Amino acid sequence: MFTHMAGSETLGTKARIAREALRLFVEKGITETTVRDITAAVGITEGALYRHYASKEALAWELFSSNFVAFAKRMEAVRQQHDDLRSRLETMIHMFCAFFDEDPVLFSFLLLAQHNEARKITPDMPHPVTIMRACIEEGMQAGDIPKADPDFATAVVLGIVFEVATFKIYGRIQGGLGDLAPDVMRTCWRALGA
Amino acid sequence: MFTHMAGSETLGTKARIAREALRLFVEKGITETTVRDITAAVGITEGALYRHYASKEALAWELFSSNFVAFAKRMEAVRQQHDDLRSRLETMIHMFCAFFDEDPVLFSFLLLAQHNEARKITPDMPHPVTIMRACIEEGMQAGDIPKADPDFATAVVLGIVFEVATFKIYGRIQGGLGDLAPDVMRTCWRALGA
Amino acid sequence: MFTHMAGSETLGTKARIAREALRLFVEKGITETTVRDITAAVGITEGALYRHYASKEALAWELFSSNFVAFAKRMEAVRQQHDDLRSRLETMIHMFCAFFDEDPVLFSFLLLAQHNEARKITPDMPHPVTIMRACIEEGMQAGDIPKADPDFATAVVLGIVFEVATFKIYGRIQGGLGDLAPDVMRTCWRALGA
Amino acid sequence: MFTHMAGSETLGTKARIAREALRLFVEKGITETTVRDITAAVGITEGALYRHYASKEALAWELFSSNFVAFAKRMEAVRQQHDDLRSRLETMIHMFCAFFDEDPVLFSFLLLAQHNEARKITPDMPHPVTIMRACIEEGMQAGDIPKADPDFATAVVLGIVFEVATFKIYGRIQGGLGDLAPDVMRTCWRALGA
DNA sequence: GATGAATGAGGTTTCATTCAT
DNA sequence: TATGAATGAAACCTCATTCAT
Repeated sequence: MFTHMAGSETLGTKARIAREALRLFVEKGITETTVRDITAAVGITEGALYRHYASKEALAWELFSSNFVAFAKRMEAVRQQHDDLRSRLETMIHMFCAFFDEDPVLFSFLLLAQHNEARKITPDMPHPVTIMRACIEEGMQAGDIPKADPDFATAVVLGIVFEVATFKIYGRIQGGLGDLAPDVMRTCWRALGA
Repeated sequence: MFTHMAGSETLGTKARIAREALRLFVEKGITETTVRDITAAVGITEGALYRHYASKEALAWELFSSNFVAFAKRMEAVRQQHDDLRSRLETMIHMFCAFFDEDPVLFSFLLLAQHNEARKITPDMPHPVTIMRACIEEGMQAGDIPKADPDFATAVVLGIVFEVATFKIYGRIQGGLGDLAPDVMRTCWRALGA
Repeated sequence: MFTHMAGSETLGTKARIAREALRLFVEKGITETTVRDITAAVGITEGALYRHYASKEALAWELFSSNFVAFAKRMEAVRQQHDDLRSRLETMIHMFCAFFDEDPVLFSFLLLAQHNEARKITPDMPHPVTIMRACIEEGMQAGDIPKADPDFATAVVLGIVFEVATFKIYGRIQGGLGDLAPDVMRTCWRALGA
Repeated sequence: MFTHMAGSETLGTKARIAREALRLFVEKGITETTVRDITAAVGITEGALYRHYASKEALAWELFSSNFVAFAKRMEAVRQQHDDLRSRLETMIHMFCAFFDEDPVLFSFLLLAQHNEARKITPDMPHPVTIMRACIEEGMQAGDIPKADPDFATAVVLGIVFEVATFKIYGRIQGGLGDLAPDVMRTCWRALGA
């Protein structure tokens, strides 16, 4: 079988649930979003959701974890493809910004949901914090930046990136984040004392 | 800071509700915390809470807004007492860190609740972001730091501070934040390009 | 007994539904067994069940009534073929025990479902209790056993048989029921005061 | 505080829930009885039930287990107070019959619910079957009745008693069970071969 | 101020059943 | 015959809130 259409109009029900749930979770929060909210937005009955997701919680977790892991994997791929901290950081930051511009709803969801879902994250899952920390520690070892507490430095870099994104979400910063990527990179680099 | 009460034994019921609610809101989230959770922790019945707060929502908002405003006012006081960005920033960062060390639960609550309660904040309420932005803009005007987008710079400074606090909350950073205040300041200063 | 099918491999879908439903009804109870449980066990989808049975209720009733009636008819046949209570009872008890050993799941189902399905049984359906009662009453008339309340005596005989089967189901009695048939008969006969 | 009234009109809410639930469980079965059925019968809202019982399942289990254990304890008390099987059995059978006549709904519930709730019974709970079996085994040892398989004999005695009760429930036997107690005893005693 | 029972709205979830393919 | 997605009713349960005592 093949579907006759290719456009975004014809996403499968599961994908439409995912898209609307993501949007509503960001708008109202996970707990404040009801199953009825989601299914009404999709245009199905409440029961239909359960053919695709075992529960609302499972839906939120699948949405979070799959994208969270995918995000971490893209970071890890960058780490594999580059040797020095500067090019790693530069590529990652551009990636963050491009990701945000491409799918701001998804980025916001990951940013906001991380605290709710944090305790469900298992140590075997690739984690952006761990990957960034590894890059920074290796950068310190290699002399790319001055030696310091790698955890502190990781917080600094991620704090800059995430808060800029947050400001963008709240409309305090205009324009695409992609345009700001060089500024973010420069700022991080300075903050790291290089 | 000081309270009017001498020992924790003599906190009034209202204060005990506030303290337990704060703790539970941080641990589980506001929506996930039930009135029963709170009153059980305090050791009273559910109905008794309504002698002191009009609703759960009112409780959360009172907890958030009063502390949020107090926090902003302390920032504003620092701004009044100092003329240049460097000393303003240094004092504020030390204040943040001391505040965190003094009452990590309250600090965490403000950090996490800001997104939930954000849309209830009215423009006439003093706001940390606004105050920090004013300091930075004035610092740029005065030549304390290079001219740049003040919103971006505000995001950078707050991002560094908040993410370091977040790392501390998650146990990724050890020790008191007070000890890190000079590092945070130095990092922010470098990030601002001064 | 014989079925028209050769091996269990070649059971039709309807028969496979019946078999799995029977097993699940005994394991979990009728209400607690879902259509999905049954169809998953058979390896078909939920909709497919409705090609063979009008509803879950109809399935349970068909399973119960057909076997219940068949069981009663076999009892009635025994009654026709024998004249005195002793040989009637002896044959019936052996039949019960053989039936249990042959298909314990079906026997259990009839035992357990009798209470649920009881109110659907119409007076025109042959009923084990009625048949046993007739045998006993005739036995009393004929002087095979002392005269007494035939309903009471029927309860006694059936109680002995059914509870021994129940003990077997719960694993309190080991071995095949067939081996116990003479004991059951002897006990019933004594209980009837003969 | 004390209540002003003593009659059955003024049972507490929890007791009224228990009474109506018991009745409905017997009439319709546990699964078929809804929380709404119960609370409507009591005259409260559905939510109110949950102040008294954690769940419908917990209600059914509390109803079953407490009465089941109480019943077993009364049997055990009889065993303690009598030495020989005949007087033990006689007293127990009278107790069963009196219990039935006093509270037929409760007796029926225990009889019917035993299969549903069976798997929740833990080995440390006193159990009528175990107690009866002990009496019978001791009676065999003491020579009160001929030696035989004690499990089989237990099934026989309990089968007679329970099926007579079942016949009474279904209206196949008229009058009070108390009047039948001597008949039941005589029949059991004969069945045991004494 | 506090209690404890109750409400009532609304939430999540289940499940027998239907139907276009 | 079978599938698989969907429906829709109804189930269980939660919880902020109220109120007589």
